[in-house]
Amino acid sequence: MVKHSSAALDRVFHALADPTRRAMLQRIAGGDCSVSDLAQPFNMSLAAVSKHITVLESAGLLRRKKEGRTSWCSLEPKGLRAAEAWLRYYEKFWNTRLDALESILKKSKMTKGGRRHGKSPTGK
Amino acid sequence: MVKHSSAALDRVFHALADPTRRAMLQRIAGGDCSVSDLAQPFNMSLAAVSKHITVLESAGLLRRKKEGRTSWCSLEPKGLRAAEAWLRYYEKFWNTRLDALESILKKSKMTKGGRRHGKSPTGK
DNA sequence: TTTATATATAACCATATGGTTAAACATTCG
DNA sequence: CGAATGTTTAACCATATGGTTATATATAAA
Repeated sequence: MVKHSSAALDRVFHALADPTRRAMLQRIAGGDCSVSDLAQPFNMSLAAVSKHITVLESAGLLRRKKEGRTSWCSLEPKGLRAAEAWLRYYEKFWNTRLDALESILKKSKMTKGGRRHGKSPTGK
Repeated sequence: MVKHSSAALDRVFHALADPTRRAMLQRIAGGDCSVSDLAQPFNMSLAAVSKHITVLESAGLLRRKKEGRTSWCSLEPKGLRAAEAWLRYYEKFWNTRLDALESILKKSKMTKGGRRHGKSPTGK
């Protein structure tokens, strides 16, 4: 059994659910940067940026390290790994269900069309 | 360039950020079920459950199909694929950055320790 | 045709979220 | 020291979220 810590996943997915935060991760993926570097592309106060960073940090997606008076942000893999693990785990079921669905659809189409081996009447 | 539709990802990650909704997906992964089936494990009104289902549905994670007076819920792969694509895309950067970070850390440890080839003083 | 069943919607409420501005820190520069 | 810089925290605000109960809708059963 794979253990998926609920609260941790809550934080990760919630952190990823915001376009600003995803853009920040994208930026930081290009290299570590300071808080003001991160803020630069956004039309928003530094205070707001700092809060977004806190969200990413507590989700385990970002690490903040103070150096002098500037904070350097870098990627932290823990959160992403958690999210990926969850998705991969469920993808298995998804695919199983998809296969089942597919065969059900195929059967229902044949039944609806009234013929077992014919091609699609509409071509659609 | 991979296109990641922002609003769609917002919806998917937001849908996944709630433990009740993730549990619902888990349940449905075991097989299609009605709304009351889905509601059964939760200590919450059917109205609340219905709203959660709507969230999952608009995120492209679940499909609802009315049959008589009962609604049948099944997994919809679209949303999950979107989330996975995003994560996989960024994992690449994550790993690159991780490699970079690792070598930086290695170097900084050597520098801090004051010797170029020595072993860690603390062992930690 | 009434009544029961299965869901959905409406109206409402407390709390969380994402933003603001102003003030507080801590560090570097003159 | 005093002032500038980079960031964080505090107080506040509008809106979103996740829940409730009550009502509406549609189908099935009696």
